Amino acid sequence: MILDRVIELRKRKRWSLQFTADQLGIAKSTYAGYESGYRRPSLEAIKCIADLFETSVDYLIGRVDTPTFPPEPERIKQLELTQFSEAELTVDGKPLSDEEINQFIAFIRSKREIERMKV
Amino acid sequence: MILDRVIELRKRKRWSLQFTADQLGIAKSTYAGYESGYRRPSLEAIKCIADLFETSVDYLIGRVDTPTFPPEPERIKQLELTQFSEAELTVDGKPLSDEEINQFIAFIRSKREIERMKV
DNA sequence: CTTAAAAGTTCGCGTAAAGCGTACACTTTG
DNA sequence: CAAAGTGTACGCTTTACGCGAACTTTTAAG
Repeated sequence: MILDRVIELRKRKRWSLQFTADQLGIAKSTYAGYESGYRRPSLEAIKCIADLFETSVDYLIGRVDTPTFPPEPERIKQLELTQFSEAELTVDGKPLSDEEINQFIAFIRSKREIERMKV
Repeated sequence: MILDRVIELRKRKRWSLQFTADQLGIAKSTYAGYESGYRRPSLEAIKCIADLFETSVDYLIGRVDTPTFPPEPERIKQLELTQFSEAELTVDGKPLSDEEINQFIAFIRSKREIERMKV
């Protein structure tokens, strides 16, 4: 967890350690331990913290740099088939099953494998 | 952590527990414990898992419903394969050629045709 | 079918560390 | 000046993480 970020979020709200800990339902010393880096929050705890401060867990641990939550939309340029997104693929308007997509992925992979062997 | 989501992500990549655990640098039983719900990953561990599966921690713990990372690209509800250029399709990060997509479309079409004949 | 290897499941043990209460220094408010 | 509030530090207890090992199930090869 990025200590500076949690501290920043709390100070912005002008909350004391005690008050924050009460909100989270944990002991003051426990929460203080998080901010000092003396202890690390459990998965459950950090989820509560993110909820409380209305930010993302990914922000708290430094995987993204924007504290906004829910995350800002972005423009998409490419779609990775092996990552199941919510985008539904269709052919002639009819949706493809996961099975079909997986078959296609397998097909492409072996195709590339064979291509690799040739060289 | 949402067990179904982690399991789904791993199966998508067709990885075994052992292989996945190796990638993460932990024991097979440890990772298996996560998926079965017997153990909960530490903050550090779930971060590694999110990195490995290229998704967000918030998705893994159910705070958002879109697995894509960086977070929440604009949602595409449907992508019609016969109309190119809406987005570039990739498998394992490598883009697919138009020819490959066309082959796939042809494959799906004949598959459906055969299905239709049966009935 | 037989059988060996790989994949997946479960569990006891040792121990790292989470969480708590408490104690202390310092600041603020009445 | 007390009295209450804030932040920091630490010992103790208990939780539960991570591991290896034993085991069952599935897959693949002969």
